Amino acid sequence: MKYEAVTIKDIARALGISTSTVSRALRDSYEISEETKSLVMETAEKLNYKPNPIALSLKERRTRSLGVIVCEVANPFFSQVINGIESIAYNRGYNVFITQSHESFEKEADALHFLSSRSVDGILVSLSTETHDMTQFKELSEKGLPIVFFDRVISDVNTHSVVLDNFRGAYDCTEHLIKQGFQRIAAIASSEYLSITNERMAGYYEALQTHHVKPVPGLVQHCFYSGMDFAEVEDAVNKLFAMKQRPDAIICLSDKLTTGCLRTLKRRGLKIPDDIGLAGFLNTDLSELMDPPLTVVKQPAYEMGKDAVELLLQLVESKRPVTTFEKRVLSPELIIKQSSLKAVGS
Amino acid sequence: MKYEAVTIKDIARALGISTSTVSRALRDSYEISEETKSLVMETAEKLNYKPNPIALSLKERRTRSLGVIVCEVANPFFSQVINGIESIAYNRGYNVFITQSHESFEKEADALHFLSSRSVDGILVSLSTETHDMTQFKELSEKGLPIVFFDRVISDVNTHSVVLDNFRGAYDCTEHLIKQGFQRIAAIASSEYLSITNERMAGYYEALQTHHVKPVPGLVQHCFYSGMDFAEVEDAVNKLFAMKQRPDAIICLSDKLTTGCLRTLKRRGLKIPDDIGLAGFLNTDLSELMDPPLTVVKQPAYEMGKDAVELLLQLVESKRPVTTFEKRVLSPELIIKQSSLKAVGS
DNA sequence: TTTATTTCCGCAAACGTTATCGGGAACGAA
DNA sequence: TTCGTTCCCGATAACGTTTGCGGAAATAAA
Repeated sequence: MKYEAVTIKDIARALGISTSTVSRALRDSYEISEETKSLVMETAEKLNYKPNPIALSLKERRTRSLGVIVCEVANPFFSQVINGIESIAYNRGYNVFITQSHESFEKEADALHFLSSRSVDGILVSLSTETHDMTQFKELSEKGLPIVFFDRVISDVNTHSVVLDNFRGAYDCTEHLIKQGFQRIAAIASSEYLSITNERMAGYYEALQTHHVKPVPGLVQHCFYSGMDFAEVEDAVNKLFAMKQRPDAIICLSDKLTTGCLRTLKRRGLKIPDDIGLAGFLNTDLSELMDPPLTVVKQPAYEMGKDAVELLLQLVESKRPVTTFEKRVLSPELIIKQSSLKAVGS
Repeated sequence: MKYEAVTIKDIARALGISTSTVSRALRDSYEISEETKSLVMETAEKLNYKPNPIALSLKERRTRSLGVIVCEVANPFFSQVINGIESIAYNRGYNVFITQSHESFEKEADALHFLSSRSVDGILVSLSTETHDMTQFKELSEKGLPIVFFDRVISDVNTHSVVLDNFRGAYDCTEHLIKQGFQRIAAIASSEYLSITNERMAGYYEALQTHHVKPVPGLVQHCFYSGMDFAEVEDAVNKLFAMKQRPDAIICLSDKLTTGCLRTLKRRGLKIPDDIGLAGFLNTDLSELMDPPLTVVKQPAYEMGKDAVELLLQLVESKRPVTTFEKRVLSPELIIKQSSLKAVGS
C-alpha cells in the first residue's frame, strides 16, 4: 500500500513549465511573473501539493526537528516538561521526537544514536540513572551537535543546562520536617550517580546540621532505579523499619520514591503522619487527593522544558560556535499538606 | 554551528574507490571482493560512519517512522498506550513521533498535516473531543496513508481500530454501584461527540434498566473537554448538587473526570462513600493511594497500544491494498475499592 | 591464440527540492 | 539597426544513498 504524494514535478508537467520555475513561483521569487505565479499557486492548490520535508532536509542539512530523551513519559514530571518543550518548539517551527530510556544506559545510547543519525537539529536530555559514561554525549557535542541537559545533568559535557535548585528543595523540606518536631528523619534517595541525588542529599544533610540534628547513616537508603521498580522502594522502607530505632519521618527525594513509599507505608497499615511523617519530591496534582494529602516539593516542570528548549534553539540557530554556556537554576516550591503536620494528625 | 556527518563519499575518497562500491560493500553485496569489503568496513568504523536516514527515506520513499496523535501525554492512560506502541515499534525498527492535540481540532489537524507531510509511514490516532469533521483523515486514508484509530474512534473512515469494550466497563461499574445499594446514580461524561461517551452511556443506561432503576435526566452531566479544564467538572458537580434530590453516587466516565470529581467532592467536605459513592474510569496506579481508594474501571492501555501498532504495521508493510478491516475490542477491568462500598464506610 | 565466462568495480540516474548560472525574448535608447 | 537592459524562465548541479548497466581485467574453455 503506497501513499503517493504530489511533487513539484507534477505541477510542472501539468503546466508545461520547468520545476525550477515552479519552485521559485512557490517561494514567491521576484524573477517569476505574477501570471505564472498565480497559475502555479492554483494548480498547487488543486493538486493538493505539500512540499516534501525529507527532500528539504537533505538539501538544507537540517530537519527542523528536535529530539528528547527522558526515562519515562508516564512520569508526570517528564510529561509536564515535554509540554513545556513542545509549547516553544512548535511556535518556532520545530517538531519534537520523544524517546524513552526507561532508566537503561543501553536504551539511552540507542535513542541517542537514533536521534543523531536521524539528523535532528538538537537534543534535550535528562540522563538515565545508569549513565555515568558520558563519552557518547561528549563526542557528539564536540562534533557540533547541539545538546542541552535538564533535570539530571552532568558536568562532563560543556553545554547549556537547566536544573532545579535541588539543594534548596531538599533543605526546605527537611527543615520543615524538623520544625514540625520530627527527630529521626530518614531519607530515601535515587542512585548516587545522579546529580540530583547528591544535591538533594546535601540539602538534607545541611538542614540537619543547621538544626543540630545528628545524621544517622542507616537512615539513608538508596534506590538505584529511582523507584521504577516498586520492590526497590518496599525494600528500602523495610530496611528502615528493621532498625532498632525506627525513623519518625521519611523524606523521599524523587517522584516515584514518594508514591512508592506512600504505598508501602499504607500497606503496612501505618497512619500518616501519626505513626510516621512523610514528605517528598512529587509533581502530580493528584497529591492533594491522596490519603493523607502529601507534602511535596514541586518542580516548575513546564518552565524547565521551556527554558531548556530555548537554550537549545539558541545553540541550533547560532551562526558561529557557542563557547560560553549557561546553567539555569529554577526554584522548587514546597507545598505543605497533612502528611507532614505532626501537630494536627489526621 | 554545524554538525557535519561522515558520508559514504568520505569513505570512498579515503580509499580511492567509488561511492557505489562503498555502498555495495556496506550492504555486503556479492559483487564486491572480500578484501575491499573488509577495507570499507574498517574505514567506516574508523571514521564512525552512520548512514543518513534522510537520504534513505528520500530514496526508498519510506521513513520507518510512525506518528501518534493523542490529546495529552500527561494523561496516564495515554502514556501507557504510548509505552505499548513503542515496545512493538522499536522492535520492528520503527521510530515513533508523538504529538498532542490538547483536545483541539485545529491542533489535531496541524499534527496530522505535519505527520503526513513529514512522510511517516503510518499514523495512530485517538481523536480529540472537538473532532467531528473527519474529511482530512478520510482523504489521507483513501490516498493510501495507513491510519489506525484507537480508544476514541469513528466509523467514518474505513480502517482498523482498537477500542475498549466501553459498554461493558460502564455497565459493570454501574451495576456494582446498584448492587451496593445506591439509588440515585449520577453520571458525568465527556462530549457526546465522542464514541467512548455514547458507548459508556449506553452501558450505564442498560445497567439501570436491567436493575429496574429509572434514569433521571438531570443526573447526567456532560463535560465537553473531558475534564481538561477543572472548572468544567466542578460545574457539573455543582449542577448535580443543585438538584432537589441529590445523587447518592456518581460514576465518572473518563479519567480526568474521575479525578476532577474526587477533587470537587473533597473540597466540598463530603465523606466518600458515606455522603456519596464514587467510581469511574481511571488508569493511574495511584488510585489506591487516594482518599478514599477509588473504585475504577481500568483499561488495558499497554495492550491497546501494542494491538494498535501491530495493526498499523500490518497495513504499512502490506504489499497490496487492504480491504477488510478489523475492530479489536479489549476488556476493561473493574477494580473495587472503598469509594463505592456503601456497607463499609470509611 | 582466441573466445567465453567470471570477478570486480565505476558511471550515471534517481528520489524531491533549491540555487547558481546562463540565456532567450522583448523593449527602449542611441 | 544595433546595443544594452530588463524580465522571465530553463538546464544543471547538489544534498547522500542505492542500483541497473556496462566494462576492464583476469581466468577458463575452446
